[in-house]
Amino acid sequence: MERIAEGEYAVMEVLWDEAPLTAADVAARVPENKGWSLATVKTMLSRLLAKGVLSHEEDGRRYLYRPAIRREDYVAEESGRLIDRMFGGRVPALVAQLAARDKLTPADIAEIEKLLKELKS
Amino acid sequence: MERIAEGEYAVMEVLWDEAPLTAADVAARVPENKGWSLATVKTMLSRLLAKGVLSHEEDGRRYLYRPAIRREDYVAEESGRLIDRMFGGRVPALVAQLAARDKLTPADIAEIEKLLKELKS
DNA sequence: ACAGGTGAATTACATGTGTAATCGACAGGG
DNA sequence: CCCTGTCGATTACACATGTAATTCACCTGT
Repeated sequence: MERIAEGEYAVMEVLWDEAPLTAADVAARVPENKGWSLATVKTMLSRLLAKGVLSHEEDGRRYLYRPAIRREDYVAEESGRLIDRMFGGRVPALVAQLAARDKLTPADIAEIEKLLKELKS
Repeated sequence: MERIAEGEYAVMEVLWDEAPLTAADVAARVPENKGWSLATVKTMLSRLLAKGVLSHEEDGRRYLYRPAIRREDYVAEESGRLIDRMFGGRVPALVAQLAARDKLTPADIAEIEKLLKELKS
């Protein structure tokens, strides 16, 4: 699966949330804090098409875009990549990291424990 | 803190593991599967210096390079960034992801549970 | 004293990315 | 039927990155 750049990822998020959409619709839904023009969004859509992570169907003179890969798959790949690079592939090392940095609230801890307990059953 | 590119990160890893080192030493320690020439490694060292994540001291005609940022800090920042982007900042969502993908061995689960239990005390 | 090796600095060049502007086709309103 | 707005496609351009080669200075052995 092709890598998706950070900016492009924001476009994918829009389409994972709702699809199919026209280029204009995507632009309207991209977080405003990006400050992208419609032209910029169109460039990203083209590049994502070229990467094969989007598909489009014609709708008259326009295209309707939709994701060609599943969000979970992409997210799994990216997080796996990070865990491999930074934690030698060891998930517990990541969790230890987060713990050491106080990134885990008591609620997080409870939730994770619940998840793990269910996993074992 | 400046972003570090993936290739550059491999150089940082070498220096986090052992420092200070000369450029030649770094090149010798970079994983061979990268297939980098000495020149390439020197380019990376310069860029990392420019980014302020390395420092160097003169040793006669050569430089000795050493990290100027701590590995934990960088790793924390990068993993935080990924968790924010892909999981809305929710660590349990990440763990759920890993679980759904069978990325957690029973040993991992046990280890994480132990970590969490200690956290609560 | 000079040649060759070695160091950093400078330059190179293709590709990816962020961020558009412009172009040419076409459709719909007057 | 023509103007104007809207589409996607093409082009633009600067900066980052991967991957070096080249240059210039200096040290060391003959």
